[in-house]
Amino acid sequence: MKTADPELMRAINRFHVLDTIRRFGAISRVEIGERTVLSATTVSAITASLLDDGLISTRHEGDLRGGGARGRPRVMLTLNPEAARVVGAKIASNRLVFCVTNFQGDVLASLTLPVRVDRLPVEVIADLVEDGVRRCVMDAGLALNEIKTVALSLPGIIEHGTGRVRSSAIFRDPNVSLKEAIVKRLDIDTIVESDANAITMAEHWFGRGRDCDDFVLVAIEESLGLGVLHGGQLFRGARELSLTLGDMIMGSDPEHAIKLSELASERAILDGDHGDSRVRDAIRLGQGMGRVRGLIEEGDNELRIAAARAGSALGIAIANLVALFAPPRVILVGSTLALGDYLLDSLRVAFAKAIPDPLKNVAQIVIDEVSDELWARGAAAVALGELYGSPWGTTGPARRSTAIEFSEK
Amino acid sequence: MKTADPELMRAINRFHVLDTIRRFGAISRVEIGERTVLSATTVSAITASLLDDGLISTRHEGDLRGGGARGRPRVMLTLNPEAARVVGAKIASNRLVFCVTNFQGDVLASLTLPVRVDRLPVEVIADLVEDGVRRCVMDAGLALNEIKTVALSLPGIIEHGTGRVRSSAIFRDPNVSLKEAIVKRLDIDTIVESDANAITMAEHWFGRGRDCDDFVLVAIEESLGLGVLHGGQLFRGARELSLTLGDMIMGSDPEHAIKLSELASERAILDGDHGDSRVRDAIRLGQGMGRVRGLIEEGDNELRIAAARAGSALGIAIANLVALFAPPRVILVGSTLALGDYLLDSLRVAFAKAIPDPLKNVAQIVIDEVSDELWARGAAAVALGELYGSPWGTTGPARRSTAIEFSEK
DNA sequence: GCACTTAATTCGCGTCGCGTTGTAATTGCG
DNA sequence: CGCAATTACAACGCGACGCGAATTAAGTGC
Repeated sequence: MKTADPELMRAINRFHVLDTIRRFGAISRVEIGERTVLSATTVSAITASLLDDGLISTRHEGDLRGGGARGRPRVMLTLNPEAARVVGAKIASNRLVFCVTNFQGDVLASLTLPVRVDRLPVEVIADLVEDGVRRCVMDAGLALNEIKTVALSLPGIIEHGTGRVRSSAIFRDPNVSLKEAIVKRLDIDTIVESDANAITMAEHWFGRGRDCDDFVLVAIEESLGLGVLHGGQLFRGARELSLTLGDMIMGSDPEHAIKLSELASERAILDGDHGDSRVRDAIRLGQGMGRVRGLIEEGDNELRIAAARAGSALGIAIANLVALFAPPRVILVGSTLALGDYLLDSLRVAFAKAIPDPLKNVAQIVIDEVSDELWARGAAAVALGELYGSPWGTTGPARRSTAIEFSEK
Repeated sequence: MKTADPELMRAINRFHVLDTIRRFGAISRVEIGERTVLSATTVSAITASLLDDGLISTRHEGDLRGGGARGRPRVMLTLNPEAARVVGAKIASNRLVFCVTNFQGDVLASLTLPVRVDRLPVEVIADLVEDGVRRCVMDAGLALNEIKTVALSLPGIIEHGTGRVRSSAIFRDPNVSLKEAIVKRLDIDTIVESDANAITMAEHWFGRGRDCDDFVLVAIEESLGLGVLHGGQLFRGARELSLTLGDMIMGSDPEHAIKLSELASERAILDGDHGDSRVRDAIRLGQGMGRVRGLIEEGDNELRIAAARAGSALGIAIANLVALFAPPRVILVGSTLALGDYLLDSLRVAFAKAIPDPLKNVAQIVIDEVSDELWARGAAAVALGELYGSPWGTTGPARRSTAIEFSEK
């Protein structure tokens, strides 16, 4: 455990203040004090230091206290957008999405490269990422050395600390250090994160999880991702591993075990319909599910059934998550949601049927259709979160290793 | 978030020191300093305060530095066993287990009441618990007013803060406040906790999780319990709800959905063999699984298959937990383990088959056959942990409520 | 008996958060 | 226009904390 000293105390409160300014935008010192339950004195001291460091700036307008604004007007504080810039990226099998954001997470430039990186060698992917980053940074009118951090997100199992990709649908080889490959090319601090964790941060900072420090997020795309926010922090497993949902086995019999990803991933839904070249092309373009929806509406019964089956499996999986994590909220995101009610109807039914009675009112299910850019922005948020100096140190080297063994008493 | 002030800082370090003394027994101030990474000064100050409060005591022996012990001898510090006493209890369907422990968790007296409380009204159960507590306290040579806290553990979904039992195989009625019922009778601080959380704490304090601040525990008894330790703290869900494993749905099709508890609970294994009165009696006595093992060895093929099926389902469920939580360790406990390899063989096979390759070496699986008393002791440990003044406040009122709803963008 | 070694305490310093006091910047009203 | 009222913020002093250095305590070895 981290030992508590005055330095940590200050780090915590400083982060708390900075985070409050981020969340509530232009905000006065008094209000920060109210929200953080810190004294005006302390807030003044911390904000002075933040101003000194150039992380925030003052604005002498926007004081919107109701009615007669008597007394000395409040000085509003905002993040200094120019305090830092980061690049966030989403690496998916058929596209790369980049965005450059400023210190408060505003997108300065974004770029989508519709390239199929699926199963390419790591070095090639890294080259593509390098190009994308360079170009997106240029689009934002910046130079590479003005970028503090690059955060990459991709599906799979990622070791956050080391930036190692344990496995990913995108990479042929397991256990590649994407972080190293990028640092070698760009010489910028690089974070590698699971895409589910990235979109989890995005929902927490910009989306449907803004008001909530504890929720579970299910990302339904080509892969099925899981992000867990606990106490405002991403939940990480051993060695800071990211979590996965697609590997959840649906079935009790090992002989007939079937993974959720084989039921509810986009490929699973499309299986059997590969022949249709319109769908194939649409998938290449990342529009697969919208296209599938169209086909269902035109009467493709096979796809309709596949979508419903995926929804059922997801509904059950989500009920399982509620039983296992008891989260106050579950947020659903991902391109597969484009199927709309063809997916969601059966999802709702299956969830309602699967959720045990006493857990019925525990979790609020929220469905959020988000843009690709938000995923990249989420990766940027991960990077910014660390720049803000989160005092709990989510970063760091992997911890002691453990080997599997069946040891008995 | 909790705001950081000097008081919190001191609370954290004080807890850290106290916890170190608990974990390592007789320990000198120097060593505490090394382990906590606190300065000798700070350790001295904190230990002085702990001595002053009577929580620890000194011992001028046991300095076992290797070889020539030169210099001023170390004064060893230990918990003061008499600083507090608590009662821990395990409430199971066919027995009540109580233990009185001192401040360091040593069992002063224990008591097993082989009564079937299954489906009895709450008030009756509370009466039985009252009797058990009173008698066990008397057995320990203590008076009731010397007991600081009573901690009850039982299977089901428990709201830790309020002491409300949302649902339990034991209670007929849902949503009963067991805490209130007990406080009314004993007028002692009462904690109600899921039995899985209790045994999780027991493993962390006394068992196979001593060296580990992060692990997942699966309790396989009549009910299937789940405990998650994260950063040395019990993971709690919304409203401080306990987690459940038995409600995990094994299957992708809502029509054929089957809960893990219907495959791997003791009742599920015994199903179809109810006719055998020897088994029925054995179950009454809480020896069900040992008896079942005997029957299997005598050639009961039906039971052998049921056990294997349960093992398979559990192996899959555990693989799912590893994917979802990525814990460095999974500890298996519970009376069903008495089936031995009739359960574990298929469990191992199913786990190995279900666990995705990249997660193979993440979690160490540990099987621990524990006594009933340890469960009760775990409940006591939950109580003691709060007495130690864990600064993160696991106790407290339930937080804001949330209703289920499907809201979309 | 004296040097040596190590443990534990004491002392002084710097930092933190907080309450109080003082100052700055505005409105309201005569 | 001027002055009181009001409100935001900064400055000062207090007490608590943790830490490093110096000091005291309590042994061993010769």
